[in-house]
Parts: sequence; structure tokens; C-alpha cells
Amino acid sequence: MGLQNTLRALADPIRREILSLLKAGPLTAGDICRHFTVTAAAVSRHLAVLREADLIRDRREGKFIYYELNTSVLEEIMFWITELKGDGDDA
Amino acid sequence: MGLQNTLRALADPIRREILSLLKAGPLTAGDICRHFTVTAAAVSRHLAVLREADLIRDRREGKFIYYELNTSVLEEIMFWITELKGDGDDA
DNA sequence: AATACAATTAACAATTAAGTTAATTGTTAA
DNA sequence: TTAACAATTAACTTAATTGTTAATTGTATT
Repeated sequence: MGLQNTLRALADPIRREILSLLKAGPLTAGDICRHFTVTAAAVSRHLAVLREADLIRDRREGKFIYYELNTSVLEEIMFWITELKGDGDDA
Repeated sequence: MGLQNTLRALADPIRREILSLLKAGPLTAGDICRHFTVTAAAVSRHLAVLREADLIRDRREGKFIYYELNTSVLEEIMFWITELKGDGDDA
């Protein structure tokens, strides 16, 4: 389910932009919301999809929930693509 | 539309498997169909999505249409991921 | 306890995606 | 031209995704 979840999560422009925002460092859900025109509920669901894909981690701090990037699962995509390109073995 | 199309195309297991099949070399639509349980029409639509994403190229040869892999658009994903991981500039 | 605030979850509407069968387009060969 | 075959496109159904508003959960403050 790893690669499938990861690619599905990345196949949405809002979710990719959320990841890009988190590149600079952790942000609260509210911080993230302010960058988009969609509602907080919509952003929250996008965050849930990213969390299920393990592309982000969350931790509560008081009444805020901080989200931060986790890029480790991207290795799997890199590997899959590299293999497809034939740099793997039987090229 | 490049990255969006590419990621959307990759976010389906059948389409990824089609690409993997084509890694070994060009195949006809019929050849590809034989590897799946879904109908030829369904495979044909998957091929159309992959073609729109420019992940495959097609050429007709007699009554067969051959499909072959085009991995060049994958560079864009590699770049995007690399940048996200911070190997880009301001890490 | 009551209020306020951050964020998520629930319930629903609208859009998009994926699958099916049936019809159509190309191409070859009788 | 007609028949046969490869493959796509059309029409339709169903399932999944995305968005909205309203209700709920969790935490801090008064």
C-alpha cells in the first residue's frame, strides 16, 4: 500500500503545495489554511490523506497541531522510477 | 500541466503495471490486454491517460498499434522530489 | 463550569474516474 | 466490396474524490 498511497497523495496540486510549504519547516493547520482559498475542512482532509501516506507527521502542541514533512517515503518513488528507466539491471 | 498529468497517470496500479510491462520493449494493445483481467476498453482508456501524460508513445503498424515507454517526463518528478527533499538550495 | 479557539469529523452535493457493453474506426485479405 | 480482426470511442453505471456547511473534539482561559 506504500507506493500506491504515496502517489495518490501526490496526485493533487493542493497536497503538493502543502508539502512545498512544509519544506521550510513545521506549520500549524491554521497556517497552512491561510495559504489556500478552500475551507479549513477541505485542507484538513488533504492533511489526512498526506498523513495516511506518511508524507507528513503531526504533533499537538497546546491547541495547535503542527505538521511537518516526512520525505522518507519518497525514496520508494525514486526507486520505482529509477527501476523503470532501466538504470536498474537489464537495460 | 506536465507534472500534474504525470502524477495522476502514475496514481493507478494498472497504469503502473502497463509501464512496467513496456520496460522490456514495445507491445501491442492486445499484448497488454492479455496481462489484465479488465476489458480491452478499460485498458484502452488507461493507455489514453498514459499517452496524454506522454509516458508512452504509440505507432500503428498494420492493424496493430504498438506502445512504447517514454521515460523522459519522469525527470520532472525526480526534480520535484529532489527539490522537496531539500537537496536543492536552502536546506 | 462556561466561553473561546484550533482543528477535525459528519453529512451531503457535485465532480471526476474507472469499469462495463455496444458501436465505430482502421487495416488486411478473400 | 465484404468479412474478419485490432483497437478505440460512445453511452452508461458505479465508486471514489473534492468541496461545502454544520456539528464535534480537544485545549486553554476566565
